[in-house]
Amino acid sequence: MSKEKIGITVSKNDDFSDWYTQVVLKAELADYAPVKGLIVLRPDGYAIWESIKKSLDEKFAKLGIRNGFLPILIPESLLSREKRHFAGFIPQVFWVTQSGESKLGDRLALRPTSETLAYSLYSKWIKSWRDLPLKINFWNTALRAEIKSTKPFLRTSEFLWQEGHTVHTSKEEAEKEVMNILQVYKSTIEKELAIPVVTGKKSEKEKFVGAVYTTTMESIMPDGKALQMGTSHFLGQNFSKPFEVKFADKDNVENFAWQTSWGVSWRLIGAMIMTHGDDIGLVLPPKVAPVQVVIIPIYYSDEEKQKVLKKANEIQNIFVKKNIRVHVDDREELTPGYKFHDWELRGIPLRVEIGPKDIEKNKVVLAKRHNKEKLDLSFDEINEKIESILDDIQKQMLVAAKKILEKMTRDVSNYDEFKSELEKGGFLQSPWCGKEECEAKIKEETGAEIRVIPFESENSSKKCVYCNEQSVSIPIFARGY
RNA sequence: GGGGAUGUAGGUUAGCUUGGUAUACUGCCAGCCUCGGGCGCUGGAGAUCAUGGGUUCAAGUCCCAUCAUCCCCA
Repeated sequence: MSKEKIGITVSKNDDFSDWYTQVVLKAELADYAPVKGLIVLRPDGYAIWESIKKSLDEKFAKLGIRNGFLPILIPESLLSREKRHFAGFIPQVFWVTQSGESKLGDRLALRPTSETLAYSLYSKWIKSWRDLPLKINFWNTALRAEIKSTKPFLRTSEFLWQEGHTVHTSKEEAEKEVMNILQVYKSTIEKELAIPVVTGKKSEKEKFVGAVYTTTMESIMPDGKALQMGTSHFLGQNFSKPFEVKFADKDNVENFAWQTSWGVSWRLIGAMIMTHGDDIGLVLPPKVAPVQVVIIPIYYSDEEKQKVLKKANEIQNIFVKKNIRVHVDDREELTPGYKFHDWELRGIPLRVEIGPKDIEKNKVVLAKRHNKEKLDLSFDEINEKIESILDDIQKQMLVAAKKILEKMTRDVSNYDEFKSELEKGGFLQSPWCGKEECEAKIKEETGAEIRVIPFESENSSKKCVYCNEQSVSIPIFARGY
């Protein structure tokens, strides 16, 4: 009866924020925890995270990076050793001040990030140039107080991420590592999550506190707001000096090492939901979908049930052999129609329907989630084509997202135009003189910040959109998450 | 930091003005049903009415405080 009440009740275009929350909750990716600011990952959400993790781990391994694990508590004395870094994080740090009934002497921070902890250890482990490069990645969570308004995956006080920390003998080698990692991220985000990104540098104002410079990947969400997808920092010797990360080189001269750090978080899941989802619910790219193909058997009599289930299992087995993640939905208590809606809400890329009529004709019905296409395929065809169909969906989703990114990116060189264009959302490519003053004024007056200075945009010879002086680059300005 | 609003079953909610022991839908459980786009029918379980205090013979309802959540403004 009340069909409208089940599923997502608002349109993505009408109320993006409510739409997003409903998709996260109703597709059962996550739920709110009892403490404000925290969320719980449910199995489908965690499975997506595991896909991202697997993809990155494979690529990290090729770069000679290994995984480790760090504890969650950091003494204040350590956290405060690099002053700018500490000052940058202090408003968001959670502190542990007590153990049981007794007060602690030195209060302990719940890690907002692990640079200080990692490097205090690195200084013990590194003695000679033979110990370098040292490349360790940590899969863990970070805690930063974020309680004004919780948005699952985007604004939470604790988030899942990985943080990599590498140490090198030379500046050049460290800078190369920064770029290598950025490429790894770009590849995983575009090929697995089907989200296009713009790579470049952060401005001085927006860079990671304590870094020499920060490279970043930015994407634009359908509501016109920018989202940072990951960062890779060149730390120079800013941390190696206070933390005494030193090595003896080949001439037995003691040097401070050159360092990098980099990370992506479960924000990527949020980006994926926003980029691909529609009014029906979640739409998952095949590569990260916990279930890639769901088979819905349709039957009336017991006799039909047996025939249909047998065929469904046959198809399932063939798919399993092809390493396709497949599920047969044989729940008795639900009608096929209900199941269609249910799996669409969850964003499963492909649905195979098999009923008595199909078996008679030696075929199945195949429905694609991302473009709602429905077609008949013979048993032979589906066995042959299933993998290429999944591949095509993956590619089509990236192409569609790229089109949106292009459409939402505009060149603007006049400040009045800048202000009016900004109201429509999206990326604004505007020349900038390089002065922090102009950047700050723009943010103050419009709310837009420099999201990324694309690598290819440096050496611009235009006029700054704000002060009209000679520009040095054409950054991408936007309002962001 | 300032202002406003709201807390009743897992979810959405009626009841509050005018006090008398709680209403529906959905979901859940059991059974039936020719289940191909949220089908229908029968029965059942499920509520410290946010928390604490006060007024009253009697409080979901009136009063006070606290907590939580949401929205708006700086």
